[in-house]
Amino acid sequence: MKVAKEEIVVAARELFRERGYAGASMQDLADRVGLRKASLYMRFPNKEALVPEVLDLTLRETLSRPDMDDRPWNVAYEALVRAIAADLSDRKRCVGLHLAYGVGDDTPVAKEAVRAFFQSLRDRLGGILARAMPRERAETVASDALIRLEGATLLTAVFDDTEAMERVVRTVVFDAAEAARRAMRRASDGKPSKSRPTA
Amino acid sequence: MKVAKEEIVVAARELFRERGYAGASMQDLADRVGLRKASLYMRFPNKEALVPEVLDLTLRETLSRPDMDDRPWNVAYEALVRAIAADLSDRKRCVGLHLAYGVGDDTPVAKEAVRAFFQSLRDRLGGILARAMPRERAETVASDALIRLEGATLLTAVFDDTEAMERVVRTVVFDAAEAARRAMRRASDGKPSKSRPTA
DNA sequence: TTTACAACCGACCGATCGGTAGTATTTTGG
DNA sequence: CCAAAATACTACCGATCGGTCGGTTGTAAA
Repeated sequence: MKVAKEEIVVAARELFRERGYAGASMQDLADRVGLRKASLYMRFPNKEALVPEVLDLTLRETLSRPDMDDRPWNVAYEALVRAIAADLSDRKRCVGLHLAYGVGDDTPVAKEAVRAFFQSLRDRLGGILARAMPRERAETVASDALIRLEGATLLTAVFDDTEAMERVVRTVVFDAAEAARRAMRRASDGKPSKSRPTA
Repeated sequence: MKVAKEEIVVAARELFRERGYAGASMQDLADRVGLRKASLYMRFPNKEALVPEVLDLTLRETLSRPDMDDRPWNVAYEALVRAIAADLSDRKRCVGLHLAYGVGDDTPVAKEAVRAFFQSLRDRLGGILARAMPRERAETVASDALIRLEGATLLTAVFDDTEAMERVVRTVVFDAAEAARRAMRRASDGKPSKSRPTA
């Protein structure tokens, strides 16, 4: 009869994604995993404690696939971007974004977990990009990628526009390649280029 | 003693922006406008009815400033983009996005209002762009702009990263100009360019 | 000054919220 | 096979949810 902890976390993730933090109730969660509400409090001290678990699991799933550290940076980057995008497209929404908007100062643990989640995502993207461009540039390019991936979920959620996410993936990958090209050029000769504004 | 309807709508907007649809309570709203909960139901039949009012007001505020229809397209476009971005930066979050994520099939009126809200925003952006490029291209460029503007609110909400929004404004305006340039070039000679992927 | 009406309010409704206490049931180790 | 420990249960708590009802108050026309 024992229900695995991860099973509860997965169900909680769906619930948070669909209804947000405030909109998701422990009763709903209990119903989804086939337990009584009280039983949930054996594994989790309270509702807020679900948030770090949900985001940790998501981060693990997103980042822990084949390392790709030996592959060229652009291959690794595109793979990661596509992995994130595929998940967002499948589920139509982003748990992290929904929680980012939904948790406030009254739930500090959850808030910090959200911050850490997106920090990790951005760091991972930036870390790959840093192989091909200066650190600072890598971070802004990574931020921009995150912005567009998350922003695209708005169109999938509101308009069911799945093409938007595909377009974002292509342009994000393209922009990274172009930033790398510019960084290389600048490294060889001292002439800075003026094409796209980046800062 | 009469409290203006718009005053309530403005307060409701703040509440929805901060806490989302599910997280905002009629009691909180009543407290903010200095009324009792029961009095709110004189102007609004129920909580859901607040959503269209909130979004309509926001749309009016965003779109009804100086027409700019006589100005060059790029001036009008940049003005609108900056207006949207300024509002998002000020308030740190987007009501529309929070509601887009927060309303479900159980609140169909609210859901439709959200759809209409973003449709209007996208149409307005696309309408300006259509002066300088083919309709279809204008729509994807407008969608991309919306994606980035909304996505940037994630970074402002989570990291207090205000630079991200500025960066988005610059690149969005730049990309529109480049798309217009490409459209003009293609109109003069039949050679398509291969630079940025757009579809 | 009376009348009439809109605005407002206190009190209440059933339902649900997150969370707890105590008990029954299942699993597990010896 | 039996006891201890883990797990899940029933029943309940006070608070709050969206929403309603009938009465009170303020205001402005007659």
